[in-house]
Amino acid sequence: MHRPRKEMIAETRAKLITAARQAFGTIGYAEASMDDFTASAGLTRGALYHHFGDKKGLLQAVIAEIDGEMAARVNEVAARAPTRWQSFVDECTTYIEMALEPEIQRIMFRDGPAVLGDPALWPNANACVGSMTDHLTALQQDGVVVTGVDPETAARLINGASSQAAQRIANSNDPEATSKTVVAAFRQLLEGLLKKADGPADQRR
Amino acid sequence: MHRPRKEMIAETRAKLITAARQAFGTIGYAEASMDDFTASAGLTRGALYHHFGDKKGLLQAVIAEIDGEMAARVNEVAARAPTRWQSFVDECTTYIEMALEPEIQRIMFRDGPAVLGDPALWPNANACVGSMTDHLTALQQDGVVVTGVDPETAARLINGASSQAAQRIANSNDPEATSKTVVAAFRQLLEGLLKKADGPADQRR
DNA sequence: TCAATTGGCATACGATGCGTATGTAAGTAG
DNA sequence: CTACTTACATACGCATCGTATGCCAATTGA
Repeated sequence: MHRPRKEMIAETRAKLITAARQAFGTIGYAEASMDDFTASAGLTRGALYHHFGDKKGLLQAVIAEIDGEMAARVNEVAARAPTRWQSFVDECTTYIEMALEPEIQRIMFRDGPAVLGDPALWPNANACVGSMTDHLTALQQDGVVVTGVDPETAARLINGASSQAAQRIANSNDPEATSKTVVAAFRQLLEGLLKKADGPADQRR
Repeated sequence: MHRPRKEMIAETRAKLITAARQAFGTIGYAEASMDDFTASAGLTRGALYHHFGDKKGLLQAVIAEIDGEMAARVNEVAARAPTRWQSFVDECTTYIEMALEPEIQRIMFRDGPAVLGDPALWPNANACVGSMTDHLTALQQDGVVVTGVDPETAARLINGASSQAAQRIANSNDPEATSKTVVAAFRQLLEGLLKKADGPADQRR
């Protein structure tokens, strides 16, 4: 049998990723000692270097995992909206909600870009942007969104705004109230993508 | 006389800031060895710790300096626009242009937030956002921009979008062309802030 | 079943970089 | 002129990283 063997290996990989994710998400990448969090997983740095090459490699793996989860959540939300535009807006707000979680904010929006560079160049991450891009493309074909804007570009810009939105809410001393004003401003910006009213654009809401 | 004395001190501070700015802007904060770049300024870490407390303190000083320069540039551009809205748009595009510079992008948008946290909480930085906020407030009073959006919030969101815009341009293999599409999409988003010229009926649900 | 070998992971080592404690020389005040 | 402060350098200990090496279990082939 070589099943048990493979399973053990996958398990150690998973344990390392989980431990690193915990450490990166709380104290941050730079402050996370490899000795410490590998030990918390019952392992040593030896395992880490064997599987991931270095600390950055482990961060990439953590990011890939989180990105997968984010994409799943976004798709789930988008799937149960009545219209495409609504689906798109829900997608964006879900994105903001996720960016509110400290772990995601820290790893995906702060330490990640600082250590690995522009997220747009990450090989296995930001499936969310892909989803948003698809929605925008479809909305253009539906005549809801203005043509002339590149969907992926728009998705990236919205992405950046979302990140700021989340930070503003997260650092507020009254998150409830702040959330309302921030989401309102955010939606107002999105309106800029809509074709000017008075066509068959009633669908959009 | 204590003039020469004070001047020498200010000079060492300036030399440290300049050397650090160079190092942070090129190889990045984490990779910049304090021994190395203090030596490149003809000093040692002793001077650094004396004046700035620690590496983070020096980064703060560097950021404050850059922020001052950015604010100056933005104000200069904004001052010579015919209308307020145009002034605002110019301000934003100038912001994008500045974010294109590797040094600014690296220090202000990547390493800075990663090391010091949310820029909105920086004590002595982001004068640009303040300027944009003022413009938005005035534009609301002019009846150009929709009321109901918080100006500072909007400024922050735009800020985030600008940062993404700059990264997209900077990492493109055809920056000229990319710049056009990115700025186009960016302006389209800004349109969302404008009051609709004609009738009612365009309020959100 | 029993070598032989591979691969997963731990241990040991050297190097680098940070922060602090201490030293020193120049300037300042009484 | 003496005592004190200030600006900066030097010296030390500690943590952390990457690599080189070692060991043991699991797999493979006969």
